Amino acid sequence: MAEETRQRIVAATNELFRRVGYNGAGLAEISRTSEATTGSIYHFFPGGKSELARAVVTETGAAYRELFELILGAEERLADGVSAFFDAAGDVLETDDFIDPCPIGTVAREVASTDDELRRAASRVFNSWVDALSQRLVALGAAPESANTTATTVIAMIEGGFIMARTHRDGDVMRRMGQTAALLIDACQVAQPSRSTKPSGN
Amino acid sequence: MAEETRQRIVAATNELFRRVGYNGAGLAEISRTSEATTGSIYHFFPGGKSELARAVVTETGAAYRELFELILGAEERLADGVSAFFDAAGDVLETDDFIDPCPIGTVAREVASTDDELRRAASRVFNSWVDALSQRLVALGAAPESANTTATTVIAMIEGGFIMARTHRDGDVMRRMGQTAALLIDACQVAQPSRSTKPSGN
DNA sequence: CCTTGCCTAGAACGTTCATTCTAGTAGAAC
DNA sequence: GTTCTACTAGAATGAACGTTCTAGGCAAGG
Repeated sequence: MAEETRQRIVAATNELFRRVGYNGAGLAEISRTSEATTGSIYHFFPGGKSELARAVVTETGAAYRELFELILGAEERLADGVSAFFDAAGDVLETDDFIDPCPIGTVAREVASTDDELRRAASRVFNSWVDALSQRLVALGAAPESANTTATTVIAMIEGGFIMARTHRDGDVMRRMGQTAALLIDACQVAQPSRSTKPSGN
Repeated sequence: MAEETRQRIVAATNELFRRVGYNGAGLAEISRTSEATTGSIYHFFPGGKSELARAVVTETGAAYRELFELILGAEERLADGVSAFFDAAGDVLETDDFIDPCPIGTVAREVASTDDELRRAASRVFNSWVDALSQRLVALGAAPESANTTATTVIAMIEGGFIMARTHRDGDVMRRMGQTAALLIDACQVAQPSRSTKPSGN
């Protein structure tokens, strides 16, 4: 019951961050939408708003990584998996009236200069995403540095795509970028076909 | 003299947005750093903070487009120009202690759900950037739709790159992504070599 | 000298902000 | 039944928010 309250707080904060960002989200509204009092919020997050935000970033980051892996794993070709992720993101944007799909990029950009702990939490999350994709590329024969650069680029495309699709109110932006991302994934594998660890056919 | 005051207000707001975003920037601090009183701010921007933000977005957007064109035009190959822009961005990040180089992406993402006029101003700016790059690609023989998609991707990479470089406090993120972007530029030209409007050699 | 316009000055207003604090409830342990 | 711990409740606080408002300066036109 208590743990469920904590989750309600995190979930409400997540959605509010996605809508109006870190500074736009007030604790009063978090309290209202999560149906938890100020006392409860400060009980679970004694560090206040900053600690609550860190929880949102870390937990949402882990959930996103799982979702990412799930979608990537559903397709035979990695490029198709990446493309499918962009397509799904485009759908989510349209379904949710172009609310930001991801609180992390918004929060990170807003507070990177003012809240170092929060900045580092976001940094770890981004790294975990890059690793997830990078490892798959390496497993398919890409050179580690090249795989890391490509993976970083694709994650940046996702975050940048969220901004642009949300600003234009157009989900197709994500879908079109998915095609380009797929191209990059294929190019990265082809570039260094030498030492493949797994003979994954293809 | 009056016009200069207006510019001071816009410049101070720009920098504050880059540091702490739209909601993090208070009018009191804008007043202080720009050395303009509340009265002056509301004289030039009767619509208040929202109108001031629109001016920042529009004017910074135009300045960025000019800078973009300038750097692109300085190199013989378009791909090198794009790569040079990413390199320059990495340098600026490091020089400015990883303050956000661009207020527009931050503001757009923050207020897209709550301030439609501001959202549209940002949308126009992004389109102008995409057009600038897209037109150059088309002039080099790329198909219009393909050029637009590639240009959109590159702009998204820039915005996404700002988030990641700022979050990781690492300018190399931008520089490495510049290599990938150059690859996309070349691929876009090669993909549709059919109807070239200008016989630009290559 | 007086007026008319643009611009500056900054106090005042009501709201909302994050945080703190005291009081109280619920359930398990013994 | 009592005590202890975990959690909830919400009023109180002082600072900061965006905006409004009245008053004054200052240069150009008559």
